[in-house]
Amino acid sequence: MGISERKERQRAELREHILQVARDMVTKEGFAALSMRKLADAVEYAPATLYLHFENRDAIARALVVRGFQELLARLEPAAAVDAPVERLSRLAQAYLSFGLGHPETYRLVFMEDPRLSEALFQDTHEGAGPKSFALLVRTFEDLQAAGQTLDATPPERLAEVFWAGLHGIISLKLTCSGFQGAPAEVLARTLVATLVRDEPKPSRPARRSR
Amino acid sequence: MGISERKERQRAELREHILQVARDMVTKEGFAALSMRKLADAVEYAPATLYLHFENRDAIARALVVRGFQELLARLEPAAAVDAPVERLSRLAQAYLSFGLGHPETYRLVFMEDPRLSEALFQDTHEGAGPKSFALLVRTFEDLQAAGQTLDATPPERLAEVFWAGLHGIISLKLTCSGFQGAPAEVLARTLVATLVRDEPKPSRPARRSR
DNA sequence: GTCTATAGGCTGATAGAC
DNA sequence: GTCTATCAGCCTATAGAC
Repeated sequence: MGISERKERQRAELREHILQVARDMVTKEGFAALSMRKLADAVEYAPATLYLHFENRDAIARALVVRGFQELLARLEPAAAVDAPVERLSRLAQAYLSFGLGHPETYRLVFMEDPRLSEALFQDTHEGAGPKSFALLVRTFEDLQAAGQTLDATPPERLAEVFWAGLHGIISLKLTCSGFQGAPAEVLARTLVATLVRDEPKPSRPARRSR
Repeated sequence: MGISERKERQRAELREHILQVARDMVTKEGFAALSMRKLADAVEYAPATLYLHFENRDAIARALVVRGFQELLARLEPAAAVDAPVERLSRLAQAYLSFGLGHPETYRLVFMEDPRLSEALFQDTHEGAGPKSFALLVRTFEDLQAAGQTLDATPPERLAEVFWAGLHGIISLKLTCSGFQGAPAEVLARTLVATLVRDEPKPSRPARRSR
């Protein structure tokens, strides 16, 4: 009795297809230019059909935000696997930057558009892509501190947040304030890393691992 | 023959009034909610009248952006007058932050909305509020370097840009990613300042001033 | 200078036929 | 499940009367 399964599969496939096309439209023209009518045209269905698969336009936006963030996380993970914490930090910065500058409209949608959209990303305190990504950063600063290679008096969570804000600031200024011609984003990111890394004298014994 | 002068004055006053009301609407509901019709209603003129004073909606947006930035500059200037460069940096950070968090919708409009809007701010290489504000930051890092209190090997322009990006990142994450509950903006800004300030060994003689 | 009236579009969403 | 047809509203901008 696989009929209902097939139906459900087809339904899921259509939903997926709609999201794919929506994603393409957003990356090309930005989220503001995504309308239900144009989307319906592009997937070759009637506008009303979209409402059978998504409650409304916002639901589509939310789904896109979640995927966007998952993609970002996927880029961060290889960088986070690097052993040496300083190198790891710099690889994380590069990965974050290349995502933001490489998918400007997705980045805008996820981080610069509507507070209500990004809210969902940080709700599940442990499972969501948001906390997961942030944990990668925190962990890196814990390791840096254990090695005496960053500010010792500051909680790693806070250093991670400043790092994140710095990267976000670099990207979003490039995306929005293009009139201001500063140094290339990569150069700024290198400087950001340099400001966060430094030798802090440690109690005589070799650097401990805090975990 | 002051008649034409009076007319021009009245014209300027109306233009001013329109901008004031537009500003209020933006601070209350955001720029997206500012429409020519609603604005016309609010100033008690017909929609068509607005077009006698502004070419179109974008022209109003541009005027608001310029004013917003001037207001920001006005807040930075007292902070920039502080003598001790470390204290000055921290005051600049506070001033920038209080502007951004105190006028979220204005900040959004100026720095997070449309690249074309902020473009104008950085065109006049020397006169505009954009370059003027940035110069305050650069100057501060020059003084810090002269005193051996920041990274010596990095051009002050780049440090200033990283500082700016850091503040912008802190504010814009608070404005858009409110779901992520991190440390308060003021705390993050203090950490940002701490990462940028450090003692760099200087050639034996007392700290020089580079100007 | 200011108005009325309107052109000419766009939008999200839904009722009801098939 | 998908369609057609449409509601009900928004928008920027302009022509032409006064």
